[in-house]
Amino acid sequence: MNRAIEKKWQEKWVNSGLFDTDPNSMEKLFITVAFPYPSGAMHIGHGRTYTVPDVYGRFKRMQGYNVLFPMAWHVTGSPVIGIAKRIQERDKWTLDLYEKVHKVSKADIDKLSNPEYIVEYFSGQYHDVMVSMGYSIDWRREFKTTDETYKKFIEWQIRKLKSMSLVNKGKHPVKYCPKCNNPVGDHDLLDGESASINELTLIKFEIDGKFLTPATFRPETIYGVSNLWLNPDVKYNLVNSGAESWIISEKSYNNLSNQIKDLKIIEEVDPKALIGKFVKNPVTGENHPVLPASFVDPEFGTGVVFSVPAHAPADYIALQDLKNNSKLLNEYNLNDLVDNIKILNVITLKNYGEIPAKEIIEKNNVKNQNDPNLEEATNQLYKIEHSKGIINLDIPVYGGEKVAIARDKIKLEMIDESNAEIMYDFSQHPVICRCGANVVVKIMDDQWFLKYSDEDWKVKARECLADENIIPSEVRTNLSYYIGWLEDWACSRRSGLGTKLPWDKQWLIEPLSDSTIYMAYYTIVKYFKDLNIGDLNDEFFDFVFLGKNSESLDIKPSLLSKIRDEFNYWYPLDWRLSGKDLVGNHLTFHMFHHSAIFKKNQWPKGMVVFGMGLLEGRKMSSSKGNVVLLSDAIEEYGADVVRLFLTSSAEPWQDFDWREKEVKGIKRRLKWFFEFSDKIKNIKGSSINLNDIKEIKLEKEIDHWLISQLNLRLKDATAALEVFQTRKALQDSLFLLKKDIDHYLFRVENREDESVIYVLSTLFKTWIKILTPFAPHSCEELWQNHGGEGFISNEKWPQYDLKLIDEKIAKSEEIIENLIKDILQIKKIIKKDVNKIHIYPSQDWKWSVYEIASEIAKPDIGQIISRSIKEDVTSDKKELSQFAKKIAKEMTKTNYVGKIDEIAILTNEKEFISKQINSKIIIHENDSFDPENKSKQSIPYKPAIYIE
RNA sequence: GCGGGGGUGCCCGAGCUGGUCAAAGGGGACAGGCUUAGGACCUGUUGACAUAGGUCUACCAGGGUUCGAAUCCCUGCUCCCGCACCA
Repeated sequence: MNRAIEKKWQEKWVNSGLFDTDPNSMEKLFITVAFPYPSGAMHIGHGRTYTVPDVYGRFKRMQGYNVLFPMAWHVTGSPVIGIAKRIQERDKWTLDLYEKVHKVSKADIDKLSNPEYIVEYFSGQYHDVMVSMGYSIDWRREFKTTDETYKKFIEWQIRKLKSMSLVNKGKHPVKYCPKCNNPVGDHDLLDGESASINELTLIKFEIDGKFLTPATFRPETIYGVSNLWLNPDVKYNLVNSGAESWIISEKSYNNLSNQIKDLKIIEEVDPKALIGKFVKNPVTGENHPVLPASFVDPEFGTGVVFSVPAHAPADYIALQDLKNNSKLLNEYNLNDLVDNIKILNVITLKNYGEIPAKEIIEKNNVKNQNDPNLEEATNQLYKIEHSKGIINLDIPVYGGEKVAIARDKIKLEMIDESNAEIMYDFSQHPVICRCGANVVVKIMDDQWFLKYSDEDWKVKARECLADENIIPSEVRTNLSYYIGWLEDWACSRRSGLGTKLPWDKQWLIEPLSDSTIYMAYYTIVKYFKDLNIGDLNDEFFDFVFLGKNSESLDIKPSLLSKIRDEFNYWYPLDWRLSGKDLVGNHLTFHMFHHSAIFKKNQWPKGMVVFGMGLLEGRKMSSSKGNVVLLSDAIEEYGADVVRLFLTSSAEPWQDFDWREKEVKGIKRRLKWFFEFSDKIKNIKGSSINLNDIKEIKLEKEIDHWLISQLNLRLKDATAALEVFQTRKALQDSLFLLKKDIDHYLFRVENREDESVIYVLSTLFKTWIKILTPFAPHSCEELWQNHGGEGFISNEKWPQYDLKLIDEKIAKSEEIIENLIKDILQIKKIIKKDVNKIHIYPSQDWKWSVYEIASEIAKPDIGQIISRSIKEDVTSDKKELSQFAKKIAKEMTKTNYVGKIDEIAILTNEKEFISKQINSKIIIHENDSFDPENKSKQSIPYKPAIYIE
């Protein structure tokens, strides 16, 4: 097989429009794969994703389905904007990546500074590579998500959802880069990728008409406050929030000002001047002193902390540190204040006393407030108090309640009375944008959201999931989890490529939100070239997809109904294939949107989720340069080899590992298959013609055996393919079947009779059809070279014949193989000269006992003996009992398929056996010659052996 | 933390609705055949022991259920993946 032959067939397929699919009277099958975002070259990891549906589609086409397999390009979004910018800035790393990994020519690389060109360039390349992989795609339906017609479709979708109140304006905290002026995702970060956004309660403690505003995870501890902490070594500012004045750290302003409207800096405040003064607790009304502590982080929260020494290890130890620091105490004149501090218990915890913080500090051996163990101690206590703690009975109103419940109530009460506000901060610092700036938490308040939090919508999405086939099945739990977990999803963006929000044009529709129901668009896109863009209004889509009124549409009614009929023909989508990284978003959104927009009978019917690709055992990654481009792989090995490797080395949902040695193994295997017909030719003396196979009545067991194996392999492969088990299908139909053929050829060596030719030709004719979905180019070529008419891609998938799958024949073959093995083994052990070998097949009565044993189906020796006696299988009871013991053990190791005429098969294969063991053999029908009394040892399927 | 999935022979991996499992298949290694040689191809070996087809030890560790466990149950250890405004 060479590339020229593959190209020849690819051209023939395209020119004949073989895979262009329109509605017809056959049963339809509609499969899609997540369309690619073409921001780089296609590598073998991508290759697997598209090869699996192609194999499945080709298989189903051969089974007589009308299969639609379309492809499009998801080009909306922002990554290419960043890439283009970096190219423009001549960023060395990016240029290298695109020249060396994505192999963009020097001539083209500069043009990549235009984001539109990037997607244009790579989608063109994707298209070409997909063609050269031989994918059976209906290219008439190819589109980009920036096409004007697609935008019309997206506008319709988003308006539809808005009309159902599933799109709302809302508030949401996001990671935000003030320098880029944009929300940022984790992949946009240089540092702090794993930081999450946490909610804090900012509580106002009055001081001289102003407020100190510590922020806390644990608002319930407001009842246990002993003092406030300020860090005397950091800068603080007085800021105005509405009518109030707050004192917060200078560094926290950056974050907080993105959350609280019109937060204005008034002046700097000296923390040292506040130390020793008193603040008023807004809930208890008590006064607490302000004290100095070095552990207070100016970047976290507001840079102000309230101290709950009973429950916060840091507070407790800071208090101890202060007590031991006479210099500090004297500097601020705090001796009396500190002596008067009372430690108050708020939370009761089983197995802990009044001051759990103290206990946990001792347990973790924390020495001072700068000890690294402090964090661990804090985490331990926070967790246990949240899950197991009860509010102290002395606390008014909330006493006796669980902490987890009281916390929210106390927070809400304080907010209600304007004593507190919500703020957000990261779980860790720093969080740094790719541009180098510090990222903050910003509350976006003019954002548009898809209301995935809506309970009714979740119910529908779950219903959609319940009716779907999910492969592999464990993903169902995942999907269900995500449906529950999804909150409102911000569906508008400031930058990137995409469709504008029709009612608020300053926003673009977020690129995951525009790729949820696009499968519907495939079904009708080919008509758009005949329509005006103005025709594609909401009424048009309402009619085509939902069957609503079409009176005012200015489109020929016959065309209009043809479009609607086509949609109705293809929908619902039968299978959606996608990488497992998309489970939590694309695939879940897909169910949400379908269930909201379409009628129930048009909801998707199945999903297949893929694993990832490894390269020589390491994770594949373009950015790390650890990839093999699909185009290079095709050049080096040929498309069929690549297809076979990608589908045979792992099941679709497992990770596959591209190992060059193993790819070469596949190449050898394909070559063997491709040259198989030459072997037949050599035996026959002339080429096979598939239309002219001379049928022969088979007489030899081994001929039946191969036909039986063929049918068995075909049966197993067909069943496997039905559920996307490409690996198992190939294991059966390529690897194991090849082994069967090897074995057969070995057994029939030197036989050149017509049965061999018939058996091999019949097998060949079926075999090339089974492998057509996997290696279509090779199979087309073989088909054509051996008299096949038209495309083999159009041939019917072969039918297996259950009657030809014969367990007894398989068993007979096994008997012969095992006998040879056993004799060789014995010869090896006894190490003496061998004259003749005597073989004693099992006596009839032993078969009867085995039959009885297999009916009992348990190694129950007593029962086997008693039933054998009852049925009078033999008169020699002593031998019977010995044999029963043996058979009881043996039967757990073999599969009983019924009585086999061992004498006949051994006699037939006498010559072969004799040749294999290199000794003369004698088959005895009785024990008239049995000097060592070996014949007693025979067991059904295991004749006795005596070596002379 | 929450959710999901794993740990099998030199390596990758199948098996895991309990007995046909010393455990498929591939890769690697070794031996033999073929070949001018190499490659390719074919056959065999690749846990240990064994002068009769056997025995022992094995599927992360420990315990249990069973006539019987890689497969079922419990406990522990350990590895991988996802957790959002991003394709």
